[in-house]
Amino acid sequence: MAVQIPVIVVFGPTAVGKTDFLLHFEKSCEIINLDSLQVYRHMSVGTAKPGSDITSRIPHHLIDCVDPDCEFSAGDFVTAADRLCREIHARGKTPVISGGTGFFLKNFIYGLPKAPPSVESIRTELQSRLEREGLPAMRALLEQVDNVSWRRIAVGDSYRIMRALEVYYSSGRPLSDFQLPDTRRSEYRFFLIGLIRDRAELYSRINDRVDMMFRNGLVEEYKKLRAMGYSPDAPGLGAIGYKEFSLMESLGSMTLSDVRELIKQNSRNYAKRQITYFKALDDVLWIHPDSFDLIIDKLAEFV
RNA sequence: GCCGCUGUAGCUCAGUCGGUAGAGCAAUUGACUGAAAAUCAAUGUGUCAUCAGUUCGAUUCUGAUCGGUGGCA
Repeated sequence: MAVQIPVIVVFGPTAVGKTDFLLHFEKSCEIINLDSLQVYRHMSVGTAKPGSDITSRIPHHLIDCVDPDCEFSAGDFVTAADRLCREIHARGKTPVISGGTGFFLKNFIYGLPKAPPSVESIRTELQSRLEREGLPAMRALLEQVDNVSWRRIAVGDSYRIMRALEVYYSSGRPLSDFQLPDTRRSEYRFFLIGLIRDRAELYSRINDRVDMMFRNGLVEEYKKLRAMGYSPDAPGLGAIGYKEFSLMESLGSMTLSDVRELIKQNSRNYAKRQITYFKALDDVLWIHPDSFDLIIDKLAEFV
């Protein structure tokens, strides 16, 4: 068997302090971004991208690599991260995957499911059917073509109902036919570090950081994206920190201060979901971001 | 100062023709099959402003007090 590439993974909820923590890896590592929205160009303030002061000290990958109107899926991430891990390892350095998108991480650790990727044309067609006929009709359709998924997916979960239908219509097979990988991929050795803080402390950091984003020109960044021609439907503009401005545009009754509070709220809710997702991962070393010293020995042993 | 409206969950508010109350949001917990900063699911919470009166029984009716708010001065 070929040698396993050692991979360090640093994850945690938004605003927990990942970027500062990564400076500890300065000497012999390169960072692979695990954030589904930091991949987008022209979106820096709202996604809390590391600045050039950081990226000049440690090489960062998968940042600023696609335009805001392009999709970047879990599959795209795994493919790109695989290539980068090999390259970084060949350079004699250790890849450090870091970010907050748990779904991408799970797909990287266990491998992609065998189900086919999303097909744009089929999805848009199903989407327009959903708008015409409503969710209950789509669910009834799913009951016919994939009874197993129909029972598993919650009644109101439009996202998953649509995805299951999409798989059926693009492959001719029900989603539930495709097996889900349940063991870690053999080409890597993982060292999983989960960063965690007291909830109240995390929420207050989130609030402060949103205020900071406004001071750093979040409003201008959004306006610039719109002026460049990106619509609120673009995948990138669905991000927290941007979609709230789109809502203000369409509602008219919101003030900038409402937008700011909504971004804080959405970020807090998101952080909670991230924590829940990460807690379900096995074999994680959980530490406070200020406690790097506690893991120095274990890291040395790993690498 | 006078007249009116008002005080119910952390917030915004329903409601009880008198039998101690419920929505949304928040919060907490969870799910997650190539869109995931997405999409869902479950679960609490209350001196019904205070004091007195009527009543078998008052958060509900009456009075006073204390807040809030709008109008007239």
